[in-house]
Parts: sequence; C-alpha cells; structure tokens
Amino acid sequence: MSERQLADGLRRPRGRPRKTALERDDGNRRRALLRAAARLFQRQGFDATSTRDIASAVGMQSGSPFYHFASKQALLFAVMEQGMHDAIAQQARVIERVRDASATEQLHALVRNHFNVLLGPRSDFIPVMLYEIRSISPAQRRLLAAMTLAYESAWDPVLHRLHDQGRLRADVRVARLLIFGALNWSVQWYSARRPAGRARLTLDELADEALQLFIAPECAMEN
Amino acid sequence: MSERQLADGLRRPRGRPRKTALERDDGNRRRALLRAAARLFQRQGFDATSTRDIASAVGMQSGSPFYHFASKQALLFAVMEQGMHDAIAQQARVIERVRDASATEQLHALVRNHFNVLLGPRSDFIPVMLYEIRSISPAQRRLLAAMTLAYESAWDPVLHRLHDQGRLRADVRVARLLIFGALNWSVQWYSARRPAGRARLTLDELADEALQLFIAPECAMEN
DNA sequence: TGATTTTTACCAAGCGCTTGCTTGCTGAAA
DNA sequence: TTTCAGCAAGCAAGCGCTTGGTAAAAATCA
Repeated sequence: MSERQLADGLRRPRGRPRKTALERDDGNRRRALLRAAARLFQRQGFDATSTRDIASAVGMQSGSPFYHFASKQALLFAVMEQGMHDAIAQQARVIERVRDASATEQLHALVRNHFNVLLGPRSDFIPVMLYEIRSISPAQRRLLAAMTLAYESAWDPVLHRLHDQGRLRADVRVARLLIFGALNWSVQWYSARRPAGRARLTLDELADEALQLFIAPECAMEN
Repeated sequence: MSERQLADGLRRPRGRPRKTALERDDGNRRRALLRAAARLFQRQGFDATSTRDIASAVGMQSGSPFYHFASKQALLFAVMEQGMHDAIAQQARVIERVRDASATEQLHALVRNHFNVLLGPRSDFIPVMLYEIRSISPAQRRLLAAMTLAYESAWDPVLHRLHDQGRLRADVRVARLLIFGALNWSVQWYSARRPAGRARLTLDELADEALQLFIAPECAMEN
C-alpha cells in the first residue's frame, strides 16, 4: 500500500487546509496559539503546561509553536502583553464614557470594568499576567510594569477627588494598592467558591459591594 | 503519581517514635528542610525549585530529603500545613488578647496580625500556601481549605458587629473576601515596590491605612 | 498568461538536559 | 543486633527546543 493511500485513508491531507483568497487569515494561527496558551496557563499554570499541550490544543505537532514564538517564555510574555494592551484600551473607553459623571460613579465604572477584565468573557490573559509574573525575565517584567502603571495610574484622579471629598479616607497610594489587591484576588475565589446556598454574585453586584466597602457615605465629610 | 504518595505525605521513620536524652535533635533536620523549602518556594516558586536546591540548602545530598518526605509535593503540603497551623495558633492568641476591646480595635488587631503572618519575620509559609495552592492534590487542598476557613471565619463576629454599627457597609461575606484579597495581595508589592521617594511603610502604618479604607467613620450610623 | 522561484507554515523525528525519585550501602547510635 | 539518617550513583520520564524536509501559497519572471 502506498503512503499516499494510507494518508488519504487514515489522516487528514498532509498539506495545509485550503484557504480561499478571501479568508486569508494573517496570523490567525498565531492568535489561536495565544488564546490556547492563555487558557491553559490560567487553568494549569505556566510550568504545568507543556508546549506539547498548547500545540495539540490548536491541532499542531509538538515543535510547531516554535515557528511562531521563539520560546515558551516568549509565548507567555506575548499573552501578558496582549492582555495588558487590550485591558488598557478597554479601560480608556470606559473612562471616556463616564467623563462627566461623579467621582463615585467613575470609580464604580472602573471597578466594574476591572472585574470584567478579570472575570468576564475572554478573561484568561490578565489573570495569567497577575499570577505568572515571576516566570518571565526581569526585562520583560519591566515592560509589563510600565503597562500596569499606565493602567493603574488612570485611577489616581478619581481616587484623589474621592479623597478630597472625604469619602476615601486612606492614603491614596496605599488605597490603590489595597483596592487592586481586593479586586485581583477575586480570581482566586470567584466561580470557584460561592456563598453557601446562594446564587453566584453577578459582576455588577460584586462591583456594588466593593464600592460600599471602599467608599464612605457622604456624611463622612464632616470629619 | 502513586497512590502511596497521596495517601500519606510523610515518610515517618519506621519503628516507634522514641524520645531519648534531652537534646537529641529529633526532627531537627526535618524542620530545617521545611524552613529551607518554604524560603525557596516563596522566592522562586514551587516548580522552579528543585529538590536538589532544597537538599543543598541544608547541606544534604540530592536524594536525602526523600528520607524525610515521601515526595516533593508532600514537602510542599507540609510547609502549607505547618504555616496554617502556626497562623491559626498565633491568631487565637491575638483574639484572646483583644477580647474586651471595641470591634474596631479587634479588627485592627486581626489585620495587623495578618500582615505579620504575611510579611513579618518567618513569613515564608503562608505566602507559599496562598500562591502555590494549585500545585497540591485536591484532597490536600480540601484539608487546607478547612484550616483556611477556621482562620478566616474567626473574623466573622467582628465583621458582623461592625456591620451592625454601620461602619462596615458591604455584605459581610463579600467584604471578608475582598478584605483578605487586599491584605493577601500585599505579598506582591510590599518590600518589592515602595512608594516613590519615601521610606517603606511599617506594618503598623499599613494596618492603619487598611482600617481607614475599610471602616467608615462613626457618623455613618445615621445612614 | 504560464513557468519558476521564494516564502510560509507547518510536520516528523529526535537530541540533550533536568527532574523527581529509587536503590544499595554505611558509619554511628541505641 | 537493629535502627537511624543519611550518602553516592543512577534511572526513566518528560521537558524545551532543533533540525531537515515539504506541500501549498505568493511573488517574481518570461
């Protein structure tokens, strides 16, 4: 039996699946690798995920991802950078949308959006960035730190106004660190644990609760 | 992974436990392994730390840790269990000490103690437990979840009293999750980043700021 | 336009290395 | 004589990554 017949019978054709000129997908496989890697890194962790896992998740052979990415670590970095890029863009749109709202409403929008970045649909990238940060090189970490700073410092004007109003009593810098901690930690428990005997909280409800925790009622101004 | 490793993490010396003359270092090497493993796991992560690293950190040959622990995973679990055991005991002493204080002072003491557990001296064990939890088996995770519940639910009476006083406005269960997130996340930034141009915050100052963030001033009772 | 070359996007195989862990053994203590 | 607490050596498996090759698409040339 010829190899050709064997191939036709048992496997899909050796060559690439045929694509018409219309659906020429520039970098579609690369993006598929990014998404598969993000999901696997988030579920199993970076070290527990082999490049073979990622390859087979997109239907490739074990060595093929290295055509698109120089190394496993470069793939991890690409996931993080993509996640931060998208998160920054998404947050910028939110800020624009609530430009004329009160400081409290602005913070609510930022918190709600951040929960969406962490826990919403297509939300694997940022948790990977938060919880696998030590698996990348110092130079890469510096790049991501700059993006993180851009993302987080967008909260500062809002927090300062709330501080001036007396509704945020803690030091603004420390408050920001603590608030992001409270939010980022939700990756650990949301949809894993759930309040006993209750339906799972929606992200809207979560944002409401977070604001109640951080922001004092107006009468605090008397202080 | 073999069933034997899952069943019993500790490879105890065969034969009956014997305590002889006063200073025979029963388990001293075992404790040295625990401490070295905790430090390495916290600094480099579980996967990035080889059993050879741990062995040489206490001056052993590469295979010798396996005389004391059945597997690398069992060693990780022992670190976590030891950390939780100590943290629970330490917190119990704190609770006893502030038994008659106000709810606010009690929460302050709990927060201050938790920062000490996370960031104080000999504070490698709990960060390892927080950030390497997915490297252990589901059965072990269940055991640690029970200890974590014991630790965290000790905060509930205090939080409920603050809620009744109107000084904690969010739902108590959600507030607890968010508060622990804010505190636990400090492992990521404390002593790594520091507020630009400033001396590092002390743990006392950190606890003060946290309470200002979470607890509303008294006038909030009017609400 | 058709023929030829170059580039793209992989596959199939496997190499070298590290890893967790095992085994056989041994000097000292009990 | 038995037990303890390791040492010295090494094994099997899995890992990231490389290499040589190739069908198909794209670009270039006649």
